[in-house]
Amino acid sequence: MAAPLDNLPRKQREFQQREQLILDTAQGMLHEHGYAQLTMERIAEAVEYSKGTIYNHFSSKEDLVCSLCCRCVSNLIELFQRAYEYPGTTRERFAAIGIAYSLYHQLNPLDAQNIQIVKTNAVREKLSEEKQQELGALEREITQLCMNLVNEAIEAGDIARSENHTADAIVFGFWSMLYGGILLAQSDIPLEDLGFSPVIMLLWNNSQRLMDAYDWQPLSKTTDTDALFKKLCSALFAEEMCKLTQGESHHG
Amino acid sequence: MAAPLDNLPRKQREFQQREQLILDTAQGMLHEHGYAQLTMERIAEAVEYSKGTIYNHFSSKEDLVCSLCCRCVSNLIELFQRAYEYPGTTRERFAAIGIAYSLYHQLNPLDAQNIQIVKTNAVREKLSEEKQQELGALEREITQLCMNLVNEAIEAGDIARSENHTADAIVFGFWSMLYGGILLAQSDIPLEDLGFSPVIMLLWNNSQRLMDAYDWQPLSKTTDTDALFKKLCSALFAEEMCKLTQGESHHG
DNA sequence: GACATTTTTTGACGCATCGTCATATTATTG
DNA sequence: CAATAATATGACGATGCGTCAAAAAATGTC
Repeated sequence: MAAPLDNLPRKQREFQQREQLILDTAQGMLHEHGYAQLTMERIAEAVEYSKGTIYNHFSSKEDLVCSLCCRCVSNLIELFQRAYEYPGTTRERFAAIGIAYSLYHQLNPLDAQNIQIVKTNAVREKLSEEKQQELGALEREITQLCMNLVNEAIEAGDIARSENHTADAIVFGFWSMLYGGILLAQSDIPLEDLGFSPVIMLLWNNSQRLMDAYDWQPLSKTTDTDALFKKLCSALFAEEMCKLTQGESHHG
Repeated sequence: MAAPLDNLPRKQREFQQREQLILDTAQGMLHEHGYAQLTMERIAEAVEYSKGTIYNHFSSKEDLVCSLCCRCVSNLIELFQRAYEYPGTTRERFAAIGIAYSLYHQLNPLDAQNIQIVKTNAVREKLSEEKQQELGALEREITQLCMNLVNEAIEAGDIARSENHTADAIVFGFWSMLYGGILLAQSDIPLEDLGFSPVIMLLWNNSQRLMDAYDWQPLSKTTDTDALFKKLCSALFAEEMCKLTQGESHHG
């Protein structure tokens, strides 16, 4: 994703490097102290440039936060791509996308908050046309990736053709379930008060159910879904799973 | 829900009335001009009181917006209650809750944005302990209502008992699907670019599928779900449906 | 190396908004 | 009607965004 910043005039290279420095710093501050504490002044101080220089890179605070959001979506796309390219059935590959999604948010819960902030109208309103385009392009890219896979499945006959089984309806169904699940788990209704099982497995189970409901072959009856989950995780996301279990041991 | 404000000392009655006035005004301004344009100064001006008086009612801007959010959730609870009390099968009643949810958000899309803003950490951080409690209580109330119905269904044997079929997992599944669907439809990934069918029907279909996946009797095979949708709508939400179609004719 | 020109950086400033609090206003009571 | 309590007010301090003229640094020319 990152542009090939070698071979560029030195000036531009420095510019890009500084941009990354600013973003890294801002992300760190955001994660550590929250959105309310994130000010342009403080960022400038932290990177040892002045406020004016920051505004040289980002036309507003919102634009800066949106840039962070773009990086998050890019990371997510990278994971999705990996799932997409898995050599298995369309159902396995789509399931893997679901894992990628859960996993990313489990690993980077603070990024999810970040994304949520940018989705807020109060912030969107203030974005520059450019940043809006940039984010929009990424959102379209990631949606398209899912759509492509579902269309593949329909064309291959893995999903029965039906008027209700359009690719967009199906993607909408899964996406909303995962998205809602993540948000719900994060900050919403206090389900964890009720002794809740790990969100990632809940979402996996519900996804499998929904796939069955769409008659997406091969059905879960004929599959050991627990084994499939483990197989996909270790084949595609070994590194991420590792980080996840490490992270948990810190909390426990 | 609203306290019986007759029979109270005149002073307190006036206080409560003014509080409602402020909230109504703020909601209007929020809907009309967006969150960014909503300032305490402007609210004060609009209600013809001073800023200090507003702060007499709400300890911060965030608290005020959260109060709006509480009213929204209360309204939603009222709709849910209606669905809960419908004299039908547990499945029908739960389906009706789903309709209530979609319908509310379809009718009050701006309320949904409002709720979203309050869910943002940037805002939550600044809420007073009291308001957090107040919102939390409402959220628990509405969750509990759903849980109760699902538990009823499990006890009545409408949902097969299984280790994966705990009430919280089931509520989580539906809630996340609906919640995610609403948010997605609202401001998110540009699915509507792809020629999208009405969200409310998508969610209805997906909910029915998910219920089938949980083996929630009577299954959709044995039911005319389109007819059921219409029946529930006219029995419970005639008034709301009316508003909805009116609203649409304005846009068309 | 000295000077001119372009580019980049800087931080003081203007502006908007939040939330406070001493003062002014209104209501209540003896 | 005066004394006292309750309430409303808006000027004020603080914070943070975004701008821009001036300073500093980099680049180019002789």
